Amino acid sequence: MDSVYSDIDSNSCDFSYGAQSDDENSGSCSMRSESPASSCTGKPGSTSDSDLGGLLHLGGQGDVEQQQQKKKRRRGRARGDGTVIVVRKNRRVKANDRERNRMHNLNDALDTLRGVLPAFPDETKLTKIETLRFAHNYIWALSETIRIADLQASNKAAGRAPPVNGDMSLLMLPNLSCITDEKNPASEACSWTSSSSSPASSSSSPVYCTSNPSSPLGAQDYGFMQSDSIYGYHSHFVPVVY
DNA sequence: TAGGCCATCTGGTCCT
DNA sequence: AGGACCAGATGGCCTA
Repeated sequence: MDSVYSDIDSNSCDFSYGAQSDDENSGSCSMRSESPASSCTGKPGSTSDSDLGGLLHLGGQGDVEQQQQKKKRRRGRARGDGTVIVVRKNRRVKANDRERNRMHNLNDALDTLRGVLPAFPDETKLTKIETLRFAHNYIWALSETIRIADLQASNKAAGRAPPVNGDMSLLMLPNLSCITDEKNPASEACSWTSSSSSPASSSSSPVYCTSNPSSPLGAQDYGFMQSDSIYGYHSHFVPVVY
């Protein structure tokens, strides 16, 4: 894209690259020093490495020379007008600010999502990816609960026998709570159990819900394992990592 | 100390 | 033209 803005951004990148005037370099550093995690203040000269690394990445292994020529051209355009540099710097600062706010909003949304997910006993904060995967499968588990409850209700209304062992048509009440797996108190080890006054079954062979093709599970994902009960009065959904 | 996670900066691209 | 979105790079912090 050849928009003016892109061109400006490219030049602002060059502020911290190689043989720049002191004004240009100080401009780049002042931008970065706004945050405590500033790479400029953290490691002198790291910005050059960053920019070069980015260009190497974008250009591929064989385009280093071409990228360097591109840099030279950009640097040549960047010289001359001090007011242009100030405008570029201001726009970059504004863009950084917007990006920071955007990421903060994203993190706020993730916190909200963590708030509606079942809490872990040890108050371990889920990472971003864990939160998303956990929410994904929590929704799936709740959907299964509703589906199964509806199925059982219809079976009961029709006077049919309860489903056989291993069938996914288990009654899993939506009133789920989180309990700790003593063997693994880490974040992966939270199991959800439905609270019910009905007696628990003594089934010992767990039924893995992931066998259901409708399960949204994928690689490196959280899943749910029904750890006991045939008819689910004490069905445990145990999050597991695959 | 290596690896994971995170925040931030940055340039490119798309959209309004 | 400028904002939103995205992905790569980087450095800091924490933990096993």
